[in-house]
Amino acid sequence: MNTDYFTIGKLAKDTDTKVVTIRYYESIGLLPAPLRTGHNYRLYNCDHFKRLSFIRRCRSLGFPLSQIREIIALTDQPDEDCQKVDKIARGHLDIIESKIQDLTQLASELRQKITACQGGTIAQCCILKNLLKQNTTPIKSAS
Amino acid sequence: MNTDYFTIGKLAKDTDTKVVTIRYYESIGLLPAPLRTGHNYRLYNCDHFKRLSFIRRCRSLGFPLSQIREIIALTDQPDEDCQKVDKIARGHLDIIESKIQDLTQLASELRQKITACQGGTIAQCCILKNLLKQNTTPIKSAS
DNA sequence: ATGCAGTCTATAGTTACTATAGGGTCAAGC
DNA sequence: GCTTGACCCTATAGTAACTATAGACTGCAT
Ligand SMILES: [Zn+2]
Ligand SMILES: [Zn+2]
Ligand SMILES: [Zn+2]
Ligand SMILES: [Zn+2]
Repeated sequence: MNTDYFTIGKLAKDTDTKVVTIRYYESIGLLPAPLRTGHNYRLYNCDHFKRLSFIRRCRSLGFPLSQIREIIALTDQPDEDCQKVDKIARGHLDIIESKIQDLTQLASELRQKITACQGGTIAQCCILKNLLKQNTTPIKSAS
Repeated sequence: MNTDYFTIGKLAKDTDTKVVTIRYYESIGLLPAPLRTGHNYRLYNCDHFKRLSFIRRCRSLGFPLSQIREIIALTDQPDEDCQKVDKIARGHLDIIESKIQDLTQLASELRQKITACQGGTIAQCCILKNLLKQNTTPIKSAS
């Protein structure tokens, strides 16, 4: 219903996106190029706003641009089975979950090292000692 | 005690690092340039091995190279207070922990969207609908 | 008329690597 | 002596998703 046009600055504000990022999305073909004014200013409409909002919402959920691109392409086939969309989402969730596991592991290792250190000189620092202690000699290869 | 020299391939194997990565570390000044053979092959010694092992261990804990560089620089001042080291480690832990929080939040949002979808066409897909539903019109600015 | 915010293009920088091209070297087997 | 394959060398470009900078133009308010 809204047929108004607006500049890149307004679009940026309304979608909480930097101006340069919007131009970047256009340059990689993720956001369609808008009309231009007589003085070459970009003029966006509501569809651009919707598209960019969608992109940003996906990005805020951590989807990479490549997958966002795929999802957008899928919306051009509205009668297809939505399993493809769901699969992308589930795959992404798997990645997030395994990242959480990795980071949790890291955090506990690091926390352990940190709490071990009660201060002193750098030469005595338990964190450094701990980081340095293993594998101090290369394996002599049999060959 | 070990005064042997070895090639980049052996160093790579023993530290589980790719050859190109070792050269990269040298190029950015993180790993000292080793001696060369008459035919320009890099010849590493035990110190290189220790240094690279340390770098890789820090990397595997998620420390960025910039911080690893700082930590290494600090080891040149063994009589300083180790608080600087500890601070870097604690700052890094904070970042990891906040990443875990963010990702946990993301995962739960995404899980919610995914479980909402019971299949159907793409036009009906609950995940997409959910991703599209908010903010479908730009805010009319007062100005 | 002047100033400042907004817009334009093009290019380079960021992080931590990875990949490729195009070449030289070394050791083993025939 | 020659080939084959694994290893080494440099230099350059590509990756993800932007961010920063330079140099120039526009639009609007005072
Ligand atoms: Zn300490
Ligand atoms: Zn300590
Ligand atoms: Zn679905
Ligand atoms: Zn659905």
